[in-house]
Amino acid sequence: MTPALISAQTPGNVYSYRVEVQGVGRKRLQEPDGRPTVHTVAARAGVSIASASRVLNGVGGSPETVRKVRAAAAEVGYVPNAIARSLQSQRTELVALAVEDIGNPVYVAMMRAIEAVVAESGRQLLVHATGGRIDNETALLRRLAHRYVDGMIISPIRVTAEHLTALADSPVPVVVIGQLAEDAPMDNVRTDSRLGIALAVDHLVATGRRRIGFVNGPLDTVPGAARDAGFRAALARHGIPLDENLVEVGDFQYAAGREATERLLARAEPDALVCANDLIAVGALHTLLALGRRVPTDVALVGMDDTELARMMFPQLSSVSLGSAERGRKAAELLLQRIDDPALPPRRAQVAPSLVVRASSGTPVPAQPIREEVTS
Amino acid sequence: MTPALISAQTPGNVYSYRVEVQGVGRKRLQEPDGRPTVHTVAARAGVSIASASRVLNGVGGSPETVRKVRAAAAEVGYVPNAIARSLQSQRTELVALAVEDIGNPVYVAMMRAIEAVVAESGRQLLVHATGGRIDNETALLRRLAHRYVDGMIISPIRVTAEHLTALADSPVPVVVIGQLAEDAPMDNVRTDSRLGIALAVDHLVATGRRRIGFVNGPLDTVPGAARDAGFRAALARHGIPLDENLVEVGDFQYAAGREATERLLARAEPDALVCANDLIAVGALHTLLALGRRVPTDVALVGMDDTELARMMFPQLSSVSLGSAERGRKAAELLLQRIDDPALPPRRAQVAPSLVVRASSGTPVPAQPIREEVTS
DNA sequence: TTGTAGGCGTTATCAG
DNA sequence: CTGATAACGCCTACAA
Repeated sequence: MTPALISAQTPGNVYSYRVEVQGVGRKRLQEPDGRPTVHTVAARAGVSIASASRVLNGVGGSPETVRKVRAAAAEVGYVPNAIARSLQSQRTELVALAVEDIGNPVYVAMMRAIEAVVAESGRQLLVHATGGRIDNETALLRRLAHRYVDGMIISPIRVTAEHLTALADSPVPVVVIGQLAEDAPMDNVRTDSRLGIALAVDHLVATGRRRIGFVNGPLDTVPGAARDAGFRAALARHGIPLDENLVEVGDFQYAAGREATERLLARAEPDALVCANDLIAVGALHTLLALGRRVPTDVALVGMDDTELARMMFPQLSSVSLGSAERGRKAAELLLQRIDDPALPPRRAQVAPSLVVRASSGTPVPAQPIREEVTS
Repeated sequence: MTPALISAQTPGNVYSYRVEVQGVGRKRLQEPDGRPTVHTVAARAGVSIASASRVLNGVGGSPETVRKVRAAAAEVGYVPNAIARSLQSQRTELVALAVEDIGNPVYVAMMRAIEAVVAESGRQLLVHATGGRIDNETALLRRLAHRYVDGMIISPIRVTAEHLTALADSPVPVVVIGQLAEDAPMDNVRTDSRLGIALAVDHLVATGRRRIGFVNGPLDTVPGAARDAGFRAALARHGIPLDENLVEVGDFQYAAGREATERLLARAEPDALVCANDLIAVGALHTLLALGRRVPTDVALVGMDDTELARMMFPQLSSVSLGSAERGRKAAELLLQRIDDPALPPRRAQVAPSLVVRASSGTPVPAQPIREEVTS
């Protein structure tokens, strides 16, 4: 542990001091007490660490040197230490993703898309679940100052002043997925869930539904507020008066969707239900079926996010796609670009929503040949 | 970029060389070109970096020194660099988890449990999705040599010789979740899915089912093989002859479960179906309902893993719990212990399966009051 | 091409 | 308690 660097000038094998200190020529070379380093390789090849490093990185080196170093590296099983490399390069090749709920399939889809882009660039993805708690998210943002990652993608469902300041003085690039103020000077990927809800309402109205209910998430979240506004605006546009009995709020989870729908059905009789996300929609479906409603015959159902879950249900759920994979991909690209060039101006990407119609709001066919289902 | 360390001996402020080099007294202190370091803080406080470091780490320092350093650190907004710290401490405070499919809720549950333990210890979790591909997994294992994480938890569904050797010469601790050879000298957390399948079969037999089908995952996977063996053994134990027409194989995904069930129903008429995991079970449920079978009246259904998904379905699915959260928690504990003490002998933890009976194999009540459902 | 000599930011050791 | 200094493992001017 105290490899005094005496004998660095020792004639003979000039670079052998490490080996000398270790006291054993061959054996210890494999495991001084840890793993072989550039020094180990250099000593073994009989060259300087500079030469060893160069060869290992594929820059320069005479054929002979290259041969010797490669051989030595192979013999001792040299693997570069990522930490040391990071200290030198000032980057960890790690990118973080912070989402509210890692169990929500919409984030799984987003994560997969991000992972693909990130891995493609040779980096790795670090995933954080924030539980949607502000303190958690800002703490995460602040931790970026430690520089343990090269950048972060965050998808907050609430955006506070704290977020903004933490975002502003982050030493590493951050891309936000979600609605941000128009003038926020940061990379941002967004969609328009307000429009998404409109798509759902339009479809239901077009297929003859009039008593359209809405099961939303918390109104004090960005998506919750947008979807509420979207729902009200869409009904108004169709000249359908809003019955507050047909609107319920919970959080963005399955259980909440189930319970909220239960409350709603206790006081009103909708002929259609729009849900603020698929988790809620699945909960709603459960309640509807449990209470003996036929879907879509009695009640048509439309979810949002178009997750795998929507296709797994019976009947399969119609759902508004907010392009989660696309948003993830785009966010990852923006982030990588900014990591490569921090001087870039703030950019903004927008992904348009689209409606995917499936059995839950389509032709009422309770039991049908599987082929129909598969291709639906 | 070439902060020649002249003036280190300059009289006056001895530790000011960095500041000197930066050329500006105050302004640049906040951002030499990156962030403030211990040097910045030390210079500003007028003490040595050693003292600064000590105070920053809460070890030693006279009240006066502590005050000055704290003040300086606060003024410049000092945050320790995680990478440099890692190089020194030889640990990253990062732990990796490698699972096949991050979209499978069973892994989400496992991940959450692991995350809780890992976060509790002040570390962070890095998640890898392997897609179950061997090359992918061994590459991951080999990458551990870079020491970018302090340890890894891996849950392979296939275990090859490559895995074993990669596992054996990993320089950092690895805990395997899954079945390993009895004598494999490594930390291992397992369950007994063979017994789990037996639980399911016993239950179905006890409730009067006789034509019990089985939809499994690939037989060349460890869990696939175990579950197949378990199914056959259980039937035999009950003296029920096995009808191969009642056995189907796909992979461990929803779509495969759906298709496999379709094939099975095309040639046989089971009165119960055991599925090798919940994803398959959900697919099976879809096919059953689509083909007009009533669940559980016509066909009882039992899944495995007891994921959130099972509770989301209508009817809710009975499922064999393999204690995924528990296994995750246990694995994380074993890993952290080993990181703290690499000399520990290999340990093995076992989590027992249990059956959770729900509507899909219970009393046939297609539509019932929601309350019943909620508490089921 | 090759080797010398830092330096990345921290912590730890060892004299004063 | 404090400061000088050596690591941690790697990369890279710069000089030879």
